[in-house]
Amino acid sequence: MKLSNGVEWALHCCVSLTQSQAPVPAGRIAKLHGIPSAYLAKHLQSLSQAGILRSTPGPAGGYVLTRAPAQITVLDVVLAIDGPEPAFRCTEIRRKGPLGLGPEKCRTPCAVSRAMAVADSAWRAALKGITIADLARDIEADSSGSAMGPVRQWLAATG
Amino acid sequence: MKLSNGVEWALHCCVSLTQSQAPVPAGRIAKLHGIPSAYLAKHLQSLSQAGILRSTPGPAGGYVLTRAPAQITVLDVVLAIDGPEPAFRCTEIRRKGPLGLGPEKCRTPCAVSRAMAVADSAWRAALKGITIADLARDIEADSSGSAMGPVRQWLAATG
DNA sequence: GGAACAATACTCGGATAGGCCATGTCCGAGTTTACCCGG
DNA sequence: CCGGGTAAACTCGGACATGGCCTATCCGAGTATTGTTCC
Repeated sequence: MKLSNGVEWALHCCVSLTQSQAPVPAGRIAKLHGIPSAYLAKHLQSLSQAGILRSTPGPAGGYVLTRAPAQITVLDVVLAIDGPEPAFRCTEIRRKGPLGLGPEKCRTPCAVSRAMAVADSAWRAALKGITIADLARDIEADSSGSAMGPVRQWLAATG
Repeated sequence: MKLSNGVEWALHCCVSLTQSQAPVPAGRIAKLHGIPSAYLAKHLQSLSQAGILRSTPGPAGGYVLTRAPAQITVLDVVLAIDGPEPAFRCTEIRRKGPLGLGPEKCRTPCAVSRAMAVADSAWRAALKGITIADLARDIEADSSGSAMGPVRQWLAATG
């Protein structure tokens, strides 16, 4: 199991976008993070489709957060990039083989599937309990309050 | 993010192996579950390397659980098949770009990495709280106590 | 009859191809801006 | 000087190659069995 690389990028981008009220182009935010701009655009597109970002075309266009950082959970971002499907998908092994159960016995998910679903729920609950605002605050605290300011200035600077 | 298909197979195989004290060949347990035998062998090999199963070569050989089902957690099986690495791997984005932090500022994991680690821990804790014995008991309960018996007989039957 | 030996059959184990999804990239559609021209 | 029109530049959006990992498979190394042969 490996999580898409774009998840990390998307989270950092959302944190950085909290520092700009004006739209930020994909190329600019990509350069800020030192990541390939064309590929990041693809992920920002996913965030836009998920309703996390709002895109404005044309000059002075770019991406903006659609709502307050405290209203965007990490889970929202992860699901937007990685897809809403759970990591584990039951292939109904119990119905196969010489001792396969009939469909009437398979109304409820099997025990294995339920166990994985419980773990998946715990994972999502943990991600849902953290917001972009929390991340921004933690990053600010890690740098003793000298991280977000330069980002805000860099995004506001023209060029 | 997609979990390897072999995880489901491995869990079902471990549950079935609780019903046999004698070694069960890979081909036989594969036929029981209606899955490709050659590919399952690869996963059983992983379980063997992880110390969950013990393999015995030669005629009347096969795989046996190394310890009591209550001592084998679902997490053990998942890690054996899927690998011990967490799903999220931090690429240290904060060190890149024009505002990249110096190495002296990156002694501790970044906030994004920590958030994902917390979720990963929750996921693993949930999986660690369920054992193969629990799964076997639940499957038995789902079928009103008529699932494990036939499996035991089918595995014991020759041919 | 018993024991040692050799051949056999069956098992696991690692090395080997193929398919699908994530990665990485590109160019076209749409929109705002700025400039230019006419009144 | 002001307003309208046009051209341009910049943006996003989706369509297009590429690589790596999961899937799937095979054959060789090793071992317990079994049959045979000799004492």
